[in-house]
Amino acid sequence: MNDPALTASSHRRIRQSNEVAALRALHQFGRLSRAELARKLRLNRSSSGHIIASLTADGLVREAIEDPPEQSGYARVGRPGIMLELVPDAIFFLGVEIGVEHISTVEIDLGTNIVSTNVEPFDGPSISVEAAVDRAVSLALQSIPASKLERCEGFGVSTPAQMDKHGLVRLAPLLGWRNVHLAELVRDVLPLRVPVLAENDANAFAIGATYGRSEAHSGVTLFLVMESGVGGGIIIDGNLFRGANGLAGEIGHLIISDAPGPRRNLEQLIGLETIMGEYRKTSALSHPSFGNFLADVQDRLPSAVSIAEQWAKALATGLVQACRIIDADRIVLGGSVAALYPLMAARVAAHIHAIQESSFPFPSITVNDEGTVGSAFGAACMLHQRYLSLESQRFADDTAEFEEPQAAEG
Amino acid sequence: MNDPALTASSHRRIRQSNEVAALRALHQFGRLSRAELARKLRLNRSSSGHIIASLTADGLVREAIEDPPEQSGYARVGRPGIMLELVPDAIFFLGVEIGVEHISTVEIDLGTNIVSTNVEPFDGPSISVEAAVDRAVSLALQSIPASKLERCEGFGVSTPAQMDKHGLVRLAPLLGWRNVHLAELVRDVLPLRVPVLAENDANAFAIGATYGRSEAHSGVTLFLVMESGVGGGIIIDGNLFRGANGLAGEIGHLIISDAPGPRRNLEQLIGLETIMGEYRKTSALSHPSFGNFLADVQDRLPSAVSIAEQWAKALATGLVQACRIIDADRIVLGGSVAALYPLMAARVAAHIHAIQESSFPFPSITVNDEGTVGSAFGAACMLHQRYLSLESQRFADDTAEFEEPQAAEG
DNA sequence: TTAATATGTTGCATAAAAATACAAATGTCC
DNA sequence: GGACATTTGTATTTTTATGCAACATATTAA
Repeated sequence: MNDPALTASSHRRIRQSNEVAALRALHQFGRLSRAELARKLRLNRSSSGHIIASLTADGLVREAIEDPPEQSGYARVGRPGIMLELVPDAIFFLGVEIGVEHISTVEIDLGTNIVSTNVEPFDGPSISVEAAVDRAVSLALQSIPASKLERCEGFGVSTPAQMDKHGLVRLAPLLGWRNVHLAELVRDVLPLRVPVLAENDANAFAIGATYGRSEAHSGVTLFLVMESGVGGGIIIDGNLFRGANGLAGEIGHLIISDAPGPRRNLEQLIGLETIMGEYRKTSALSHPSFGNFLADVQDRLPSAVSIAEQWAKALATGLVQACRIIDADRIVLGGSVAALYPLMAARVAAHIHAIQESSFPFPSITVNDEGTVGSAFGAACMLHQRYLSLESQRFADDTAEFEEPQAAEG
Repeated sequence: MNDPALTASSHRRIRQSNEVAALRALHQFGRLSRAELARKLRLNRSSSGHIIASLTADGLVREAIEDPPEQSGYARVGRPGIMLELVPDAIFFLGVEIGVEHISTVEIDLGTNIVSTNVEPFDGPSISVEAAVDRAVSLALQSIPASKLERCEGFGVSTPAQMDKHGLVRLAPLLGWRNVHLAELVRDVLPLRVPVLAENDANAFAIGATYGRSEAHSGVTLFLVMESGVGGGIIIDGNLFRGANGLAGEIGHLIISDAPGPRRNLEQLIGLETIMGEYRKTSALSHPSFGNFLADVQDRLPSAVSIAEQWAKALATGLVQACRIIDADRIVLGGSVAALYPLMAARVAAHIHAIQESSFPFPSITVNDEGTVGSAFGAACMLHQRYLSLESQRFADDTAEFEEPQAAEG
């Protein structure tokens, strides 16, 4: 309700904000001494010491035992600093992806390392929301011993749905859901009182692929997930840009009417289904796989190359259109179809140059080669990001429950 | 260089941040009492009093003399607060637009009221950058008495150019500029030491049209300027979203290839030149104006209506494409061609519904009816916005010049 | 061994907000 | 009209986090 940019900073908030800044710096840069931290945060060495003492007392930071033996050659004069690091297993976060054909879960630690993953086949459309949530939560918790559970600090859910920022699903056509409060359902089922966030799967994937990467920390990254469907997400200065309805970056629904015939959207031109549909018409195999298609493209089989060429042209058109609007720094391609890009990079570039005016800059394109748990990982990262912010549960005022009604009253 | 999100808050910074928050609240909500301000900023009444005392001493805030006599019926119990307001003429900001055919200048006060404007014909392409800057600066200063000059706190320039956030123009095809540091040139000519910002004209227009409007304070607004050319800008949560190269929102270069024939971009389909080119073919008048065209559309003259219908369809297509990517809350149309929209609103809506899937929400469309100085006004607003932020010159540390080398040293 | 340099820690000063208390100004209720 | 509740603004004290200065410590350079 209240504009966060307007809210003032009290004494407690200063310390909170500085603790958060310290945790973020340790996450982003790895090991730092107290003095290095003080310089990065532009505060006094002694203040840095106080903040570290407080974080150490909370068990989130420790002095690194393993002293890396003076790696590079040039020796620095003066007393060497004591390196500090996050305590990775101080706390952990869980992320689940409720997909159409599978449920994946990921556990990450305070260093955003993947601790464990689970994947289970699943028939989304035939199962109710409540049952899906049950399955997802129990799969995520199955390998966590009860004693560890209290160290969980957040639970994220990703799913192919259009939802608001509170986790209220407006519509999930692939799963047959409509107007269900997904985050609320998860909170009810979860035997923990931790923050729960829900996000669209492509958006979550985009967060996971960029989170903690210093190059994505500033600038605009457009992320594309190409599977049967084509989703997308936009990361601005390291934060997800959702748009008004969480649909920002949903580039799959761009209309590309270059080809003759009926109006088609980008998803229908570059999605896995279209490629495989075309490929099946020409392949000699009875049950050709996408791997077979890639091999044929690599072998320059004309029929496969022709399909790939169409794909490259449609992709180029879509990316140019998107960049005319958001002017991205970087484009990252993900999903299984992204494996086709390295084979066609030159053709995509040629089409881009043919389409757009030469005076316009164009971002670099890279391929994300994360495993199949990218979206669940991203959902977990969202809670890591929240923990390393002023909204962290660590700062939940114990008097907050009494203050809340006062605020409503005023 | 250093991530602002990582920098810590010292004592001076807290007070600065709270003063800024207070100024912004007074700008956004108008008159407030100390107690109301304390609630909005979530700080103690006494702290609010201290901050106001400090701002009053600086001459930026005063107690409102005119007590509006209990406007609405319901009387509130308790001692009434003393209303506070910004002192409008405490300081002022200047904005200039260097256009292709004219130069406009605007003076705004601390309340973002327009104090005065100047417009002068100008032949952009035939004049050098340096001469253009000279003309713009002297036009802006001509009506400011010397005694008032020291109260100027910022100077903004807008121009049809692709430029980075520091005001370095990469390319301005309409003016024939390339790789000139516009902001630097203005700083050199200006007989004042005030912050100078330069921005693309469409971006500046977008800021001016949304700045201070509470509805644009959160959410995503897509702004379109339709003149001979078609430019655009995107405002996210009240801040301009520039993209990687300041080209975000430049929707005029979207490719709309729905129509048969050569590939055309949106600018070529909905710009003033196209409309008038078509209209001249059918009009009985020897020198028809855009006003004649509007009148003919209103009178349902078939030839004019047909042109307008093509325009509506192209506009709808462009807006749908843009919203598939940025998922806007609001669309605002500006520029002289925007006057056509109210006559065609129903047709545009019909085309939008025909093009996009029904499950997608679509933002509201409104027309901006600011005068011709919108872009210069926006440029001035940029400096108002900067003044009401932590980058304000008010907080320029007098020791900063000595601290800077230390920072570089460390 | 001495000097130079950088780190971590300690005690004290300072700034700014919170908490508290109280006078002032208004409406309500009798 | 008067007692009372309610809200505002301000003066005083308390709390808290940072800045500053001093010092012991650990290392390299000479």
